[in-house]
Amino acid sequence: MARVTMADVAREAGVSAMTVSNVLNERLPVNEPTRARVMAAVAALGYEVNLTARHLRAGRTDTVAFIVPSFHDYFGEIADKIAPLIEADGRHLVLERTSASPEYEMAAVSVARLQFYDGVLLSVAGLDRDQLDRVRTPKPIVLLGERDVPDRFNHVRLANEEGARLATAHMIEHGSRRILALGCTFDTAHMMSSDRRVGWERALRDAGLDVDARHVVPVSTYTSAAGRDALLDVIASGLPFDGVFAVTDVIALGAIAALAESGLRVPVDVQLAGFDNLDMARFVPPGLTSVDANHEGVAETAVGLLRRQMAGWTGPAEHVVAPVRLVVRGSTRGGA
Amino acid sequence: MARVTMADVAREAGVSAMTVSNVLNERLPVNEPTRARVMAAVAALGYEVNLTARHLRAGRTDTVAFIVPSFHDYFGEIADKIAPLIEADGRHLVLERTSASPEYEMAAVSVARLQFYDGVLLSVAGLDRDQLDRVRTPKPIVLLGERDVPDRFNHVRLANEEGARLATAHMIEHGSRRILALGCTFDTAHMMSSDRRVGWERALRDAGLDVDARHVVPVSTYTSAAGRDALLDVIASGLPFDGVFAVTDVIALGAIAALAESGLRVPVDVQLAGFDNLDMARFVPPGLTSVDANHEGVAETAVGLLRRQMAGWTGPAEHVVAPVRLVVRGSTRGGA
DNA sequence: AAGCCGTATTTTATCGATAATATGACGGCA
DNA sequence: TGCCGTCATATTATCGATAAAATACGGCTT
Repeated sequence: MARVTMADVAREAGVSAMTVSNVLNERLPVNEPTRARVMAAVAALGYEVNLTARHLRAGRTDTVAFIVPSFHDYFGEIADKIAPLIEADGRHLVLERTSASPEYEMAAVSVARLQFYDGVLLSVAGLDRDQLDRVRTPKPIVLLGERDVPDRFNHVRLANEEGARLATAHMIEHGSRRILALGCTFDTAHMMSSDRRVGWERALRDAGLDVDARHVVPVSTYTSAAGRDALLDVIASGLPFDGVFAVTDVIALGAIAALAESGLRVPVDVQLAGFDNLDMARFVPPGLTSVDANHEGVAETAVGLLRRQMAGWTGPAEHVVAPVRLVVRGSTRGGA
Repeated sequence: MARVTMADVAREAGVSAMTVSNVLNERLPVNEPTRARVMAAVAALGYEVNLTARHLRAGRTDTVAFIVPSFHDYFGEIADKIAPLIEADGRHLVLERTSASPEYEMAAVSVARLQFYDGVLLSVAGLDRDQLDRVRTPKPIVLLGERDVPDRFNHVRLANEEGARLATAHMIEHGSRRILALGCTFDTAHMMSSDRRVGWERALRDAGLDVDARHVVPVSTYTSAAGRDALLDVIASGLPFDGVFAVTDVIALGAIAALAESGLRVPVDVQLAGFDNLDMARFVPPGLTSVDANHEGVAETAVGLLRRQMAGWTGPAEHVVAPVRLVVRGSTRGGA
């Protein structure tokens, strides 16, 4: 319980604490016999450095935080891509969660909490531009996600509109004429779902089809359960449709369930496409056509920007739009 | 960049640093006019406490770590259940990842790294009993997962054998006679997959069926892709089977893909059951029958044990086996 | 008027490591 | 012999907050 400190090691080895520090951090050279005595003392006492004290004095934690709305699904997959990149620099990654609520998110990026980290990747879900503008931190920070953010932040987002357009156009090309935008919204505050709606609209217009507001079907939360329920409601209402663009794969999975329960065959009766290309999309029969944003590429870009800041770069922030491509699978008629 | 310290606030308010501390932490009473001046100074300077300094001095971080093999799927879902429980105590939760490698896992539970936290939930994947026994930390710690652990650790694990037995017996009851144990193994070092194999065997024996070693199908990793590949190999080999017990839902998802690709109908030709009852299991057609270990209950139990330790309890460690039940869905013939 | 008390506030010491600076020992060279 | 430079190691001061001990002060008692 009584922790072994550097001073204990120093006493044991008959040297000063500073020499112990120099041995362990290889800062100043230490004579071989002395070094050996110190190492022996370290081993004998089982000494391990107090990282908190080091942080207070040296101002470095070698830790990066990835702050996400929730731990599962999309963010879990992204995090698993980011972690190795951070570890490659000799730092390590921790995840914090905000429940997608603005208060939690604001608290998570408070100066106090950020002090624990050398850098932060923040997946913005709850905060709007004004709230973000109030975040005044000297810490290296890179924002991820589909919100509007102040210019001074480095930011990586996806080509939402283009992705939605690709998916929708693909279904039109293969015969769908009445395509729902499941989980999309007209509410421009939620940019992910409204940008993707705009892409869906554009595909319709490009094909000379009408945009029917009833085809925009909001969801209560971005979960499979909510996606399923929303689509079941549409089916029950009798509104005819022959395609579904789901705003995320998680919601698409709910749609798959709703369609299966209702006896609608995918892709024969209804084509379906999602967004994110989660692992799961490859395996859910008949295979979910999905917009792929290249998680690894996004992770590399974001970590690259962060790394640059942590190295001291102070040039202008970058705003990267990650390109997307459509991965066609069995849930649309272009698939195998 | 030059951070505002408590001393700055004290100067601004014309009091000592200690008074500022007392105002902010409500430790000793402070007169109202003084308190108001301090609060005004805090607001004027935008002061936020340095948590690292507090930690060094006060020995408390109000942070709990959940150390997991990987961020996604099962662990992400569990983590989302644990987080609110930790937050209810005024602490917050961070996730760290070990890549399921013993070295990383050992490093993650080193005395040095644990110092950042008031308590630790460790999902053991890579470490065996001996390695765990070498973990000497005074920190409150609760182990989760299906490994054998030293007695002195609090530990929560699932009723693996019983769960596997339930799932297998259910498929036997509905007509399966040749049931694969996909992702199971005879290697007793990996307890999750061998305990579940034992449950599968027991169900077979209870029903008077032979245990065929060829039915135990290992997987290279616990991913859907590996599950799919392994099952495709079995199908290609011509070994007849009419049921699959998949050792996890993630692997079951791979099995679903393999069966669909091979034109085998679930549950008509082959029944399928998984383990974990992930969210996804409800939505993947025709609904995945799965062993449910009540994630919330597991989370509550684990957090309860941790909370007790953090509160100073030093009684004997507990070894909880969380009960399981079978959730029957369309992938077996008992389902809707 | 001296003594005491309780409350408000300040002083001092400390958590453990480390940057910056100082000291000491020894060899080389005039 | 005396002075200087170099390398190894030790001392000192500090990061920012806080626990514990000390002090200041107004009021009250006797």
